[in-house]
Amino acid sequence: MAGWEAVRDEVLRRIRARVWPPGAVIPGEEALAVEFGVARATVNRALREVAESGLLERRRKAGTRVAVLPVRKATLEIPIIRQEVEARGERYSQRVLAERMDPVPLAAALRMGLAEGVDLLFLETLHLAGGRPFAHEVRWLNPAVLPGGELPDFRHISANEWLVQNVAYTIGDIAFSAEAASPEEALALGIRTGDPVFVTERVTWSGEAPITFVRLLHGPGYRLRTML
Amino acid sequence: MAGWEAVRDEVLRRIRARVWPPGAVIPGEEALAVEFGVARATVNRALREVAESGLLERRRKAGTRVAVLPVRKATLEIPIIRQEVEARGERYSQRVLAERMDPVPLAAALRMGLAEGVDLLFLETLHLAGGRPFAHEVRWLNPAVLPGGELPDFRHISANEWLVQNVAYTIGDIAFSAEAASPEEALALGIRTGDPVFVTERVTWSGEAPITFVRLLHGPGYRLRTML
DNA sequence: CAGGTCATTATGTATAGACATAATAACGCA
DNA sequence: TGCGTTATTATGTCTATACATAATGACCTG
Repeated sequence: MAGWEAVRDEVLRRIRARVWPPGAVIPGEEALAVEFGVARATVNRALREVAESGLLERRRKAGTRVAVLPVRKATLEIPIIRQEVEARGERYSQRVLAERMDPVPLAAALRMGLAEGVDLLFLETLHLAGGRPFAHEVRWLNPAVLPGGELPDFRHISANEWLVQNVAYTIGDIAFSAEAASPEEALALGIRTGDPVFVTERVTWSGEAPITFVRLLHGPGYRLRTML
Repeated sequence: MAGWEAVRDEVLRRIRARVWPPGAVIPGEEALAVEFGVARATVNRALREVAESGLLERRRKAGTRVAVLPVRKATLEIPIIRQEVEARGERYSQRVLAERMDPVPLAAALRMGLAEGVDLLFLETLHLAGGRPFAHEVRWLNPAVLPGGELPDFRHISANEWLVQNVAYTIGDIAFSAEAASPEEALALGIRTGDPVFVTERVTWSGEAPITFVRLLHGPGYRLRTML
């Protein structure tokens, strides 16, 4: 046995085979290091990875135990829409439907932690894949946090892509839901009013300042996929 | 500066402040170790974490560069439904609507990589929060991979919870989508036919063998939340 | 100049040893 | 018995050093 990946695999095997049943305390790092013939740091690396996936719980002094009700963790990759479309082998394009400074409505203000009525840049965009509607985007953008105060021409670069390249935000939160399309949304996406749409809402922050709130709608047939 | 977290934070700051602009190659681990006054292993740990979040790209010999179009990664935590309900402060209960051996239909067979018509255990369950419908679950379970061939009474423990405790599966994939509720689904969830439902479909495997395919429906108002 | 070979280089990983930290368990005192 | 203090212990992290590995780029050859 050599390498932390081999140690990790053996640990996973023992958990799956119930050699170490749920709730049981497993041997300490030192003991495992001796058993596997590796250094403690190697065992540590392996156990840390498994713990991050949720299958082990580690606490100082208490030791490492197999999780009783492991909370499974999946990693979602959130690509830029252009990349998502091009990965399907379709041509990406976009149409800016609206672009203006506007007092932020209550719902968006709450999510961004701003006062209602503050003036933000409002952007409404339709993303197309091979000329057909792919997603409808509504976005409020906080101009206060923009570098240099310069804004690009959003008809040539999508807001998302520009932000990702120009404002390296680090935190945010996302929520997904299913809703019925409003008449305006249905019209933009070329579907019927009331059709189910997949909604992604995202708020991103740069440090303390909110950057943007996006509401992204995907029409019927859209699937968000990930691996466990 | 001491500790890999401090190094990581400083690296993030430099990326955000564009000291290291997108696409730029950053100094090597050795140089950073000298600059920060830590060992190379500490820098390595910090850079590895940042790279995992998608903001840096590392390649042997080529060095480490700031990602031009970082693919943002979010971690989804997938709890057991009972925990999800109880975390909202509501009482969890469930009703088993159907439980029988049944030839697997084509759609489910394809996802599980099985031949159509193989006999699987079919389970239909309604999950309730405070007595009100919370989610509707349809599941095919492969009896071949069950430990000892013993099955529990699914009226007392949910299939998900039992599986998590008794079959430590390690891989699978998940897809989310928005669909219109069928008449049967609407009836079970107490909503109207055609109302948008949030659909989670999950396939899990234990090594090579498929364990289960679940289709989980949440009615209007459900939000799946995560952090960036 | 094309194509294959090899040296170079930055990251990837392993190791032994050390100290830090948090949490438990043992202890002692009122 | 109950409670605060202390010792113990397993994990968490850091260091210095070494070797492995992959990928680049230079070199050599036909």
